[in-house]
Amino acid sequence: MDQTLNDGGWRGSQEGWLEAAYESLLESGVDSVKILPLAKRLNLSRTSFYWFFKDREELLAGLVARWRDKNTGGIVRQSEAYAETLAEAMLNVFDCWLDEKLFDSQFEFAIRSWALQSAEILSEVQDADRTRIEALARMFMRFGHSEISADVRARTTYLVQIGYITMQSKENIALRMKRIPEYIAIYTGQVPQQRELDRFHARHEYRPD
Amino acid sequence: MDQTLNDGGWRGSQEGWLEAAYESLLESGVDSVKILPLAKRLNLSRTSFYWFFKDREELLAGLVARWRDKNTGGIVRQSEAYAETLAEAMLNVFDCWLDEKLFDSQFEFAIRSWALQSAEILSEVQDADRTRIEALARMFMRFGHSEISADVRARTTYLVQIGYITMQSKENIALRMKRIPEYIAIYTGQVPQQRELDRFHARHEYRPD
DNA sequence: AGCAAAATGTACATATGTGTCAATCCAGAA
DNA sequence: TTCTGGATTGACACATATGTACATTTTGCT
Repeated sequence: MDQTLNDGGWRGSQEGWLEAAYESLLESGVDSVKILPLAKRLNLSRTSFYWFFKDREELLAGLVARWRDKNTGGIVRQSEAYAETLAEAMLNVFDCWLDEKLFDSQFEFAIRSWALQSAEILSEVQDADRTRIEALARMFMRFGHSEISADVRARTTYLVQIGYITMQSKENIALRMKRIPEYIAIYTGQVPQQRELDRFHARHEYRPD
Repeated sequence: MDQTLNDGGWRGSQEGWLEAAYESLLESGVDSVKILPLAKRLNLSRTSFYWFFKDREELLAGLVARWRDKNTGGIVRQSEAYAETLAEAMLNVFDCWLDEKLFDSQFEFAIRSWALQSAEILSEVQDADRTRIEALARMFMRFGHSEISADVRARTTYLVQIGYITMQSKENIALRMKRIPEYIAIYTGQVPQQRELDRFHARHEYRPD
Protein backbone atom coordinates (compact mmCIF):
# COMPACT_ATOMS: atom_id res chain seq x y z
CA MET A 1 0.00 0.00 0.00
CA ASP A 2 1.23 3.42 -0.82
CA GLN A 3 1.98 5.12 2.43
CA THR A 4 1.75 8.55 0.91
CA LEU A 5 -1.97 8.53 0.30
CA ASN A 6 -4.50 9.21 2.95
CA ASP A 7 -6.04 5.78 2.74
CA GLY A 8 -6.00 4.80 6.37
CA GLY A 9 -7.58 6.61 9.24
CA TRP A 10 -4.61 8.96 9.53
CA ARG A 11 -5.32 12.65 9.45
CA GLY A 12 -2.24 13.80 7.66
CA SER A 13 -0.71 12.61 4.41
CA GLN A 14 1.81 13.74 1.87
CA GLU A 15 -1.05 14.60 -0.49
CA GLY A 16 -2.77 16.66 2.19
CA TRP A 17 0.25 18.79 2.89
CA LEU A 18 0.89 19.18 -0.83
CA GLU A 19 -2.69 20.25 -1.46
CA ALA A 20 -2.51 22.80 1.35
CA ALA A 21 0.80 24.05 -0.05
CA TYR A 22 -0.80 24.34 -3.50
CA GLU A 23 -3.67 26.40 -2.13
CA SER A 24 -1.36 28.67 -0.22
CA LEU A 25 0.88 29.11 -3.26
CA LEU A 26 -2.09 30.15 -5.41
CA GLU A 27 -3.46 32.51 -2.79
CA SER A 28 -0.33 34.27 -1.67
CA GLY A 29 2.79 33.13 -3.50
CA VAL A 30 5.61 30.83 -2.63
CA ASP A 31 6.80 32.85 0.34
CA SER A 32 3.57 32.05 2.06
CA VAL A 33 4.12 28.31 1.71
CA LYS A 34 5.37 27.84 5.25
CA ILE A 35 5.03 24.87 7.46
CA LEU A 36 3.56 26.60 10.49
CA PRO A 37 0.65 28.25 8.65
CA LEU A 38 -0.04 25.06 6.69
CA ALA A 39 -0.16 23.11 9.93
CA LYS A 40 -2.69 25.60 11.29
CA ARG A 41 -4.81 25.27 8.16
CA LEU A 42 -4.72 21.48 8.42
CA ASN A 43 -5.25 21.50 12.17
CA LEU A 44 -2.15 19.44 12.61
CA SER A 45 0.98 19.79 14.56
CA ARG A 46 3.69 21.63 12.74
CA THR A 47 6.26 18.94 13.39
CA SER A 48 4.15 16.14 11.98
CA PHE A 49 5.06 17.65 8.63
CA TYR A 50 8.50 16.15 8.98
CA TRP A 51 7.10 12.67 8.90
CA PHE A 52 6.04 13.15 5.27
CA PHE A 53 8.71 15.46 3.97
CA LYS A 54 12.37 15.80 4.68
CA ASP A 55 12.10 19.59 4.83
CA ARG A 56 10.40 22.59 3.24
CA GLU A 57 12.55 22.23 0.11
CA GLU A 58 11.05 18.83 -0.62
CA LEU A 59 7.54 20.22 -0.32
CA LEU A 60 8.33 22.99 -2.81
CA ALA A 61 9.87 20.47 -5.20
CA GLY A 62 6.60 18.59 -5.01
CA LEU A 63 4.72 21.69 -6.11
CA VAL A 64 6.95 22.19 -9.13
CA ALA A 65 6.51 18.56 -10.16
CA ARG A 66 2.75 18.97 -9.93
CA TRP A 67 2.83 22.05 -12.18
CA ARG A 68 5.16 20.51 -14.71
CA ASP A 69 2.97 17.43 -15.03
CA LYS A 70 -0.23 19.38 -15.42
CA ASN A 71 0.18 22.55 -17.44
CA THR A 72 2.36 21.90 -20.46
CA GLY A 73 0.64 18.74 -21.67
CA GLY A 74 -2.71 20.46 -22.18
CA ILE A 75 -1.41 23.03 -24.63
CA VAL A 76 0.67 20.56 -26.60
CA ARG A 77 -2.18 18.07 -26.88
CA GLN A 78 -4.73 20.69 -27.95
CA SER A 79 -2.38 22.16 -30.53
CA GLU A 80 -2.08 18.72 -32.11
CA ALA A 81 -5.79 17.88 -32.09
CA TYR A 82 -7.61 17.22 -35.35
CA ALA A 83 -8.88 20.27 -37.23
CA GLU A 84 -10.08 20.97 -40.75
CA THR A 85 -9.07 24.62 -40.78
CA LEU A 86 -6.60 26.79 -38.91
CA ALA A 87 -9.49 28.60 -37.23
CA GLU A 88 -10.76 25.29 -35.92
CA ALA A 89 -7.29 24.33 -34.73
CA MET A 90 -7.04 27.67 -32.93
CA LEU A 91 -10.35 26.99 -31.22
CA ASN A 92 -8.99 23.66 -30.00
CA VAL A 93 -6.18 25.57 -28.33
CA PHE A 94 -8.67 28.02 -26.87
CA ASP A 95 -10.21 25.09 -25.01
CA CYS A 96 -7.24 25.38 -22.67
CA TRP A 97 -8.16 28.90 -21.65
CA LEU A 98 -11.68 27.90 -20.72
CA ASP A 99 -11.13 24.50 -19.15
CA GLU A 100 -9.32 24.24 -15.84
CA LYS A 101 -8.61 20.59 -16.53
CA LEU A 102 -6.49 21.44 -19.55
CA PHE A 103 -4.60 24.37 -18.08
CA ASP A 104 -4.50 25.81 -14.55
CA SER A 105 -4.03 29.57 -15.02
CA GLN A 106 -3.64 30.54 -11.41
CA PHE A 107 -1.09 27.81 -10.83
CA GLU A 108 0.75 29.06 -13.88
CA PHE A 109 0.94 32.62 -12.60
CA ALA A 110 2.00 31.55 -9.14
CA ILE A 111 4.88 29.52 -10.55
CA ARG A 112 5.94 32.42 -12.77
CA SER A 113 6.00 34.78 -9.83
CA TRP A 114 8.12 32.29 -8.00
CA ALA A 115 10.53 32.29 -10.92
CA LEU A 116 11.18 35.94 -10.11
CA GLN A 117 13.18 34.95 -7.08
CA SER A 118 14.60 31.58 -8.05
CA ALA A 119 16.93 30.88 -10.97
CA GLU A 120 16.02 27.20 -10.75
CA ILE A 121 12.31 27.85 -11.23
CA LEU A 122 13.01 30.43 -13.92
CA SER A 123 14.76 27.83 -16.02
CA GLU A 124 11.89 25.36 -15.50
CA VAL A 125 9.45 27.99 -16.72
CA GLN A 126 11.53 28.90 -19.72
CA ASP A 127 11.75 25.25 -20.74
CA ALA A 128 7.98 25.05 -20.58
CA ASP A 129 7.58 28.22 -22.67
CA ARG A 130 9.85 26.87 -25.36
CA THR A 131 8.00 23.56 -25.54
CA ARG A 132 4.60 25.21 -25.74
CA ILE A 133 5.52 27.84 -28.33
CA GLU A 134 7.13 25.20 -30.53
CA ALA A 135 3.97 23.11 -30.41
CA LEU A 136 1.86 26.10 -31.44
CA ALA A 137 4.27 27.06 -34.21
CA ARG A 138 4.04 23.51 -35.63
CA MET A 139 0.28 23.97 -35.75
CA PHE A 140 0.56 27.17 -37.80
CA MET A 141 3.07 25.52 -40.13
CA ARG A 142 0.73 22.56 -40.63
CA PHE A 143 -1.69 25.08 -42.13
CA GLY A 144 0.82 26.62 -44.49
CA HIS A 145 2.51 29.42 -42.54
CA SER A 146 6.19 30.10 -43.04
CA GLU A 147 8.59 29.49 -40.17
CA ILE A 148 8.91 33.12 -39.14
CA SER A 149 5.20 33.80 -39.51
CA ALA A 150 4.31 30.63 -37.57
CA ASP A 151 6.74 31.56 -34.83
CA VAL A 152 5.41 35.07 -34.35
CA ARG A 153 1.80 33.93 -34.53
CA ALA A 154 2.51 31.17 -32.03
CA ARG A 155 4.08 33.74 -29.74
CA THR A 156 1.13 36.08 -30.12
CA THR A 157 -1.33 33.33 -29.30
CA TYR A 158 0.65 32.15 -26.32
CA LEU A 159 1.73 35.52 -24.99
CA VAL A 160 -1.74 37.02 -25.05
CA GLN A 161 -2.81 34.18 -22.84
CA ILE A 162 0.14 34.54 -20.50
CA GLY A 163 -0.71 38.23 -20.44
CA TYR A 164 -4.31 37.49 -19.51
CA ILE A 165 -3.15 35.20 -16.75
CA THR A 166 -0.82 37.89 -15.48
CA MET A 167 -3.60 40.47 -15.54
CA GLN A 168 -5.63 38.16 -13.34
CA SER A 169 -8.76 39.55 -14.89
CA LYS A 170 -11.83 37.52 -14.13
CA GLU A 171 -14.16 38.29 -16.99
CA ASN A 172 -17.48 36.61 -17.50
CA ILE A 173 -17.82 33.88 -20.06
CA ALA A 174 -20.11 35.88 -22.36
CA LEU A 175 -17.59 38.69 -22.78
CA ARG A 176 -14.79 36.23 -23.38
CA MET A 177 -16.83 34.31 -25.94
CA LYS A 178 -17.70 37.55 -27.72
CA ARG A 179 -14.02 38.40 -28.11
CA ILE A 180 -12.96 34.98 -29.36
CA PRO A 181 -13.87 35.38 -33.07
CA GLU A 182 -11.85 38.62 -33.11
CA TYR A 183 -8.85 36.91 -31.56
CA ILE A 184 -9.09 34.04 -34.03
CA ALA A 185 -9.21 36.57 -36.87
CA ILE A 186 -6.14 38.37 -35.59
CA TYR A 187 -4.07 35.27 -34.87
CA THR A 188 -4.93 33.27 -37.96
CA GLY A 189 -5.86 36.01 -40.43
CA GLN A 190 -9.12 34.16 -41.13
CA VAL A 191 -12.60 34.56 -39.66
CA PRO A 192 -13.95 31.40 -38.01
CA GLN A 193 -17.05 29.89 -39.60
CA GLN A 194 -20.29 29.85 -37.67
CA ARG A 195 -20.40 26.04 -37.40
CA GLU A 196 -16.89 26.08 -35.94
CA LEU A 197 -17.97 28.56 -33.31
CA ASP A 198 -21.13 26.57 -32.63
CA ARG A 199 -19.06 23.45 -32.02
CA PHE A 200 -16.79 25.42 -29.71
CA HIS A 201 -19.72 26.88 -27.78
CA ALA A 202 -21.28 23.46 -27.41
CA ARG A 203 -18.07 22.02 -26.00
CA HIS A 204 -18.10 24.65 -23.30
CA GLU A 205 -21.81 24.48 -22.67
CA TYR A 206 -22.22 28.08 -23.71
CA ARG A 207 -25.49 29.36 -25.15
CA PRO A 208 -25.23 32.76 -26.84
CA ASP A 209 -28.32 34.99 -26.57
CA MET B 1 15.71 72.44 2.23
CA ASP B 2 14.18 69.09 1.57
CA GLN B 3 15.26 66.85 4.39
CA THR B 4 14.54 63.72 2.42
CA LEU B 5 17.32 64.10 -0.11
CA ASN B 6 20.84 63.07 0.59
CA ASP B 7 22.22 66.59 0.25
CA GLY B 8 24.12 66.88 3.49
CA GLY B 9 26.90 64.68 4.70
CA TRP B 10 24.47 62.11 6.05
CA ARG B 11 24.80 58.58 4.81
CA GLY B 12 21.16 57.61 4.64
CA SER B 13 18.16 59.22 2.96
CA GLN B 14 14.60 58.39 2.08
CA GLU B 15 15.64 58.10 -1.57
CA GLY B 16 18.47 55.76 -0.68
CA TRP B 17 16.25 53.35 1.19
CA LEU B 18 13.64 53.52 -1.56
CA GLU B 19 16.23 52.79 -4.23
CA ALA B 20 17.53 49.80 -2.26
CA ALA B 21 13.96 48.59 -1.80
CA TYR B 22 13.35 48.96 -5.55
CA GLU B 23 16.41 46.89 -6.36
CA SER B 24 15.45 44.19 -3.91
CA LEU B 25 11.88 44.13 -5.23
CA LEU B 26 13.12 43.61 -8.79
CA GLU B 27 15.58 40.94 -7.82
CA SER B 28 13.51 38.85 -5.46
CA GLY B 29 9.97 40.10 -5.04
CA VAL B 30 8.20 42.05 -2.37
CA ASP B 31 8.77 39.52 0.36
CA SER B 32 12.45 40.20 0.10
CA VAL B 33 11.96 43.89 0.75
CA LYS B 34 12.91 43.70 4.40
CA ILE B 35 14.55 46.29 6.52
CA LEU B 36 17.36 44.19 7.90
CA PRO B 37 18.73 43.07 4.50
CA LEU B 38 18.34 46.57 3.07
CA ALA B 39 20.30 47.97 5.99
CA LYS B 40 23.08 45.49 5.27
CA ARG B 41 23.13 46.49 1.62
CA LEU B 42 23.31 50.18 2.57
CA ASN B 43 25.81 49.59 5.34
CA LEU B 44 23.55 51.32 7.79
CA SER B 45 22.03 50.34 11.04
CA ARG B 46 18.69 48.65 10.66
CA THR B 47 17.05 51.03 13.08
CA SER B 48 18.11 54.18 11.25
CA PHE B 49 15.44 53.20 8.73
CA TYR B 50 12.80 54.41 11.14
CA TRP B 51 14.06 57.94 10.93
CA PHE B 52 12.98 58.14 7.28
CA PHE B 53 9.93 55.92 7.28
CA LYS B 54 7.26 55.26 9.84
CA ASP B 55 7.41 51.53 9.17
CA ARG B 56 7.81 48.94 6.43
CA GLU B 57 4.32 49.69 5.12
CA GLU B 58 5.31 53.24 4.27
CA LEU B 59 8.34 52.03 2.33
CA LEU B 60 6.18 49.66 0.28
CA ALA B 61 3.69 52.45 -0.40
CA GLY B 62 6.62 54.46 -1.74
CA LEU B 63 7.43 51.69 -4.20
CA VAL B 64 3.88 51.59 -5.50
CA ALA B 65 3.85 55.35 -5.98
CA ARG B 66 7.07 55.13 -7.95
CA TRP B 67 5.62 52.46 -10.24
CA ARG B 68 2.34 54.27 -10.76
CA ASP B 69 4.14 57.48 -11.70
CA LYS B 70 6.52 55.81 -14.11
CA ASN B 71 4.89 52.99 -16.03
CA THR B 72 1.41 54.05 -17.12
CA GLY B 73 2.36 57.47 -18.47
CA GLY B 74 4.76 56.05 -21.03
CA ILE B 75 2.19 53.89 -22.75
CA VAL B 76 -0.50 56.54 -22.76
CA ARG B 77 1.84 59.19 -24.13
CA GLN B 78 3.22 56.95 -26.87
CA SER B 79 -0.25 55.83 -27.92
CA GLU B 80 -1.19 59.47 -28.42
CA ALA B 81 1.94 60.50 -30.33
CA TYR B 82 1.66 61.82 -33.88
CA ALA B 83 1.51 59.23 -36.66
CA GLU B 84 0.50 59.23 -40.29
CA THR B 85 -0.55 55.59 -40.41
CA LEU B 86 -1.69 52.99 -37.91
CA ALA B 87 1.53 51.05 -38.46
CA GLU B 88 3.51 54.14 -37.52
CA ALA B 89 1.35 54.71 -34.44
CA MET B 90 1.97 51.09 -33.44
CA LEU B 91 5.70 51.62 -33.78
CA ASN B 92 5.44 54.61 -31.45
CA VAL B 93 3.93 52.29 -28.86
CA PHE B 94 6.67 49.75 -29.49
CA ASP B 95 9.15 52.38 -28.33
CA CYS B 96 7.98 51.54 -24.82
CA TRP B 97 9.10 47.93 -25.13
CA LEU B 98 12.60 48.95 -26.16
CA ASP B 99 13.19 52.00 -24.01
CA GLU B 100 13.57 51.58 -20.25
CA LYS B 101 12.80 55.26 -19.76
CA LEU B 102 9.30 54.84 -21.20
CA PHE B 103 8.40 51.58 -19.49
CA ASP B 104 10.21 49.55 -16.83
CA SER B 105 9.36 45.90 -17.58
CA GLN B 106 11.00 44.32 -14.60
CA PHE B 107 9.34 46.77 -12.25
CA GLU B 108 6.05 45.95 -13.93
CA PHE B 109 6.43 42.21 -13.38
CA ALA B 110 7.53 42.63 -9.79
CA ILE B 111 4.46 44.71 -9.00
CA ARG B 112 2.20 42.18 -10.72
CA SER B 113 3.67 39.36 -8.69
CA TRP B 114 3.05 41.37 -5.59
CA ALA B 115 -0.58 41.75 -6.63
CA LEU B 116 -0.87 38.00 -6.23
CA GLN B 117 -0.76 38.35 -2.48
CA SER B 118 -2.34 41.75 -1.91
CA ALA B 119 -5.85 42.81 -2.86
CA GLU B 120 -4.80 46.43 -2.57
CA ILE B 121 -2.01 46.07 -5.13
CA LEU B 122 -4.23 43.97 -7.36
CA SER B 123 -6.72 46.78 -7.66
CA GLU B 124 -3.92 49.28 -8.40
CA VAL B 125 -2.70 47.03 -11.20
CA GLN B 126 -6.15 46.55 -12.64
CA ASP B 127 -6.71 50.31 -12.69
CA ALA B 128 -3.47 50.67 -14.63
CA ASP B 129 -4.48 47.94 -17.09
CA ARG B 130 -7.78 49.63 -17.77
CA THR B 131 -6.16 53.02 -18.37
CA ARG B 132 -3.55 51.61 -20.72
CA ILE B 133 -5.90 49.43 -22.76
CA GLU B 134 -8.32 52.33 -23.17
CA ALA B 135 -5.51 54.54 -24.47
CA LEU B 136 -4.50 51.89 -27.00
CA ALA B 137 -8.09 51.31 -28.09
CA ARG B 138 -8.49 55.05 -28.73
CA MET B 139 -5.46 54.82 -30.98
CA PHE B 140 -7.02 52.04 -33.08
CA MET B 141 -10.30 53.94 -33.28
CA ARG B 142 -8.48 57.06 -34.46
CA PHE B 143 -7.43 55.00 -37.47
CA GLY B 144 -10.91 53.76 -38.26
CA HIS B 145 -11.40 50.59 -36.24
CA SER B 146 -14.77 49.81 -34.71
CA GLU B 147 -15.12 49.78 -30.93
CA ILE B 148 -15.02 45.99 -30.56
CA SER B 149 -12.21 45.58 -33.05
CA ALA B 150 -10.21 48.40 -31.42
CA ASP B 151 -10.75 46.86 -27.99
CA VAL B 152 -9.58 43.40 -28.97
CA ARG B 153 -6.61 44.74 -30.92
CA ALA B 154 -5.65 46.97 -28.01
CA ARG B 155 -5.82 43.96 -25.73
CA THR B 156 -3.73 41.87 -28.10
CA THR B 157 -1.07 44.55 -28.30
CA TYR B 158 -1.00 45.09 -24.58
CA LEU B 159 -1.33 41.49 -23.50
CA VAL B 160 1.41 40.20 -25.73
CA GLN B 161 3.70 42.66 -24.04
CA ILE B 162 2.54 41.74 -20.56
CA GLY B 163 3.08 38.15 -21.64
CA TYR B 164 6.62 38.90 -22.75
CA ILE B 165 7.32 40.61 -19.47
CA THR B 166 5.97 37.63 -17.60
CA MET B 167 8.10 35.25 -19.63
CA GLN B 168 11.13 37.26 -18.58
CA SER B 169 12.79 36.32 -21.82
CA LYS B 170 15.87 38.33 -22.53
CA GLU B 171 16.17 38.21 -26.30
CA ASN B 172 18.74 40.14 -28.27
CA ILE B 173 17.73 43.30 -30.07
CA ALA B 174 18.24 41.85 -33.56
CA LEU B 175 15.76 39.03 -32.99
CA ARG B 176 13.23 41.41 -31.50
CA MET B 177 13.61 43.85 -34.38
CA LYS B 178 13.17 41.02 -36.86
CA ARG B 179 9.84 40.06 -35.30
CA ILE B 180 8.46 43.57 -35.12
CA PRO B 181 7.12 43.89 -38.70
CA GLU B 182 5.24 40.62 -38.17
CA TYR B 183 3.71 41.87 -34.96
CA ILE B 184 2.70 45.13 -36.59
CA ALA B 185 1.07 43.15 -39.40
CA ILE B 186 -0.86 40.99 -36.97
CA TYR B 187 -2.02 43.80 -34.70
CA THR B 188 -2.91 46.36 -37.33
CA GLY B 189 -3.65 44.16 -40.33
CA GLN B 190 -1.23 46.26 -42.39
CA VAL B 191 2.44 45.80 -43.20
CA PRO B 192 4.66 48.69 -42.06
CA GLN B 193 6.43 50.61 -44.81
CA GLN B 194 10.19 50.49 -45.06
CA ARG B 195 10.62 54.16 -44.23
CA GLU B 196 8.53 53.70 -41.10
CA LEU B 197 10.77 50.86 -40.00
CA ASP B 198 13.86 52.87 -40.87
CA ARG B 199 12.66 55.70 -38.67
CA PHE B 200 11.97 53.25 -35.87
CA HIS B 201 15.38 51.60 -36.18
CA ALA B 202 17.07 55.00 -36.18
CA ARG B 203 15.26 56.02 -32.98
CA HIS B 204 16.65 52.96 -31.26
CA GLU B 205 20.09 53.20 -32.79
CA TYR B 206 19.65 49.86 -34.49
CA ARG B 207 21.50 49.04 -37.69
CA PRO B 208 20.15 45.98 -39.52
CA ASP B 209 22.73 43.91 -41.40
C1' DA C 1 -6.07 -7.81 23.66
C1' DG C 2 -1.55 -6.54 22.69
C1' DC C 3 2.33 -5.26 19.88
C1' DA C 4 4.84 -2.55 16.62
C1' DA C 5 4.66 0.73 13.22
C1' DA C 6 2.64 4.96 11.88
C1' DA C 7 1.52 9.40 13.13
C1' DT C 8 1.31 13.19 16.33
C1' DG C 9 2.64 16.35 19.99
C1' DT C 10 5.78 18.84 23.41
C1' DA C 11 10.00 20.96 24.35
C1' DC C 12 14.10 22.96 22.91
C1' DA C 13 17.68 25.37 20.16
C1' DT C 14 18.31 28.61 16.72
C1' DA C 15 17.59 32.08 13.07
C1' DT C 16 15.52 36.10 11.18
C1' DG C 17 12.51 39.56 11.17
C1' DT C 18 9.90 44.00 13.32
C1' DG C 19 9.56 48.06 16.07
C1' DT C 20 10.79 51.20 20.45
C1' DC C 21 13.93 53.71 23.17
C1' DA C 22 17.65 56.17 25.15
C1' DA C 23 22.24 57.38 24.20
C1' DT C 24 25.24 59.29 21.08
C1' DC C 25 27.30 61.33 16.91
C1' DC C 26 28.22 65.09 13.89
C1' DA C 27 27.43 69.05 10.22
C1' DG C 28 26.51 73.53 10.08
C1' DA C 29 24.59 77.83 12.30
C1' DA C 30 25.20 81.17 15.96
C1' DT D 1 33.79 76.98 19.65
C1' DT D 2 29.77 75.64 21.35
C1' DC D 3 25.15 74.66 20.55
C1' DT D 4 21.48 72.24 18.27
C1' DG D 5 18.75 69.24 15.94
C1' DG D 6 18.97 65.89 12.25
C1' DA D 7 20.96 61.34 11.74
C1' DT D 8 22.74 56.99 13.67
C1' DT D 9 23.39 53.33 16.79
C1' DG D 10 23.02 49.20 20.13
C1' DA D 11 20.13 47.14 23.59
C1' DC D 12 15.69 45.42 24.45
C1' DA D 13 11.15 43.11 23.73
C1' DC D 14 8.64 40.40 20.89
C1' DA D 15 6.90 37.57 16.93
C1' DT D 16 7.37 33.98 13.60
C1' DA D 17 9.76 30.71 11.27
C1' DT D 18 12.79 26.16 10.80
C1' DG D 19 14.38 21.77 12.30
C1' DT D 20 15.65 18.03 16.04
C1' DA D 21 14.92 14.95 20.01
C1' DC D 22 12.02 12.40 22.32
C1' DA D 23 7.64 11.12 24.52
C1' DT D 24 2.91 9.84 23.47
C1' DT D 25 -1.13 8.42 21.06
C1' DT D 26 -3.45 6.06 17.35
C1' DT D 27 -4.07 2.41 14.21
C1' DG D 28 -3.52 -2.05 11.66
C1' DC D 29 -2.46 -6.54 12.22
C1' DT D 30 -1.78 -10.96 14.53
